[in-house]
Amino acid sequence: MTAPIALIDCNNYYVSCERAFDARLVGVPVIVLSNNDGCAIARSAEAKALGIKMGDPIHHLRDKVRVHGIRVLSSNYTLYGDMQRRVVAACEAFARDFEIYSIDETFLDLSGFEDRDLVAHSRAMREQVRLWTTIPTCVGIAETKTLAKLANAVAKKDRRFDGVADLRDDDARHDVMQAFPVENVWGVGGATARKLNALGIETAGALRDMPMKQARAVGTVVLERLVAELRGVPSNAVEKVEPQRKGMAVTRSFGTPVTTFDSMMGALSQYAMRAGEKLRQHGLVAARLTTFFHTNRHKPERPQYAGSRTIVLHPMTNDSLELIAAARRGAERAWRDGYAYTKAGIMLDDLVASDMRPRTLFEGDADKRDRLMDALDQINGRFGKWTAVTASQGFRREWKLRSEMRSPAWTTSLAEVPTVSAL
DNA sequence: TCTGGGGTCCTAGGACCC
DNA sequence: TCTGGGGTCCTAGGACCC
Repeated sequence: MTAPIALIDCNNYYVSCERAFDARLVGVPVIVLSNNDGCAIARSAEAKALGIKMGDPIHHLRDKVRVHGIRVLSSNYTLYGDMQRRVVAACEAFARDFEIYSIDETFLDLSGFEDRDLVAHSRAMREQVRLWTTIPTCVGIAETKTLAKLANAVAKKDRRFDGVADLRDDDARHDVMQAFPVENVWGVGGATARKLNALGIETAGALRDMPMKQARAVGTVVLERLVAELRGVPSNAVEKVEPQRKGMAVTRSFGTPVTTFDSMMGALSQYAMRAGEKLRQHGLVAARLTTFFHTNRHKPERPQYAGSRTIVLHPMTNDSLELIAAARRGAERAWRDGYAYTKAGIMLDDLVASDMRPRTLFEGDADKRDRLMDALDQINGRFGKWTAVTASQGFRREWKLRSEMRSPAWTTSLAEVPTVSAL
């Protein structure tokens, strides 16, 4: 008997976080926009009922927003990240181990809890989360992560389950899988779904019953493992320790298109600065930095250009000033005049823990630089992001992104904590 | 006419996820 | 006018080696 796995998933997470601090958002349609206020990335149940889809561009929704009085918010990742810690803390006593899978989903290893009524156990956990954060959740229980995902999806959609679905039993999951569209299975995207449909495979049940060899031919080892998971054979473990990350990126769309090299370097310097901060937070150094920028791909009638260059960082580094210098070298090589750039970014690859990095003969004043970076992080951490900047970041920042409807930092900034008055 | 048979490493790109 | 920002894993194919 394999250990039970649960997936707890927050409902309409970003909207639920916003509602935790603004009761006026409860019971009305609400959407939260992507960075740069571009498209809808979270919708309340009321907004979903109005036909608003994930990723709908806001400028296509103006009429609906007006007619139905939809509340529109910019995203507030500081708030959502902080609320996530609280959600996970509320679950802590209910599982032996965890894998935080995304900002609103956590896999739980329930081994050691098998002798309990796991549905009641999960209900108690949901209640705890709701009590500490007000956030509504659903829970799926099964023998593998893929089945727990599926269980979670039906717990959310099918009212009979009332928010908690336990599909460990073969009989319990048979009917559910026969009715579950194959394109909604975790790991089956558009391309794979089309291939499977062409073979007459349209449900999770049919995918489970597909021959392994055929699965491999259609979707490589990835699909083969997925089929095993649907059969209740784990091939994707709950990762209890956070795996070493392999790359990281800081990329943004611009509020206004960028046409000059100096302005582009302003943005790239800012991203490289942030990338350095992220590396240092995680105790990592990078071996390669890629700079890229491109024009608006949604406007094929305009002149298009996409440039990118990769610079090898030798020695490996997490020094923001060196990252900026590398970003500049890459940008100089990739730059073309005469285009309106709408997005740019920095990607770092081949990350290694900084105490494991190979030493070289030419490191010079590495310690001094480390202390400078420490000081920079502390100043900006304490007094705000834009306190200490490099000259290349510039001061005009016409490229900075739009975020016109962002809620306050309710939980992470003393200046913005909510005030409550009692009469 | 006809041009070996392995390896490894690296990169680009596809597919998928939230 | 206006379309997010992160990540992961896998494969194919080229460069290079013996």
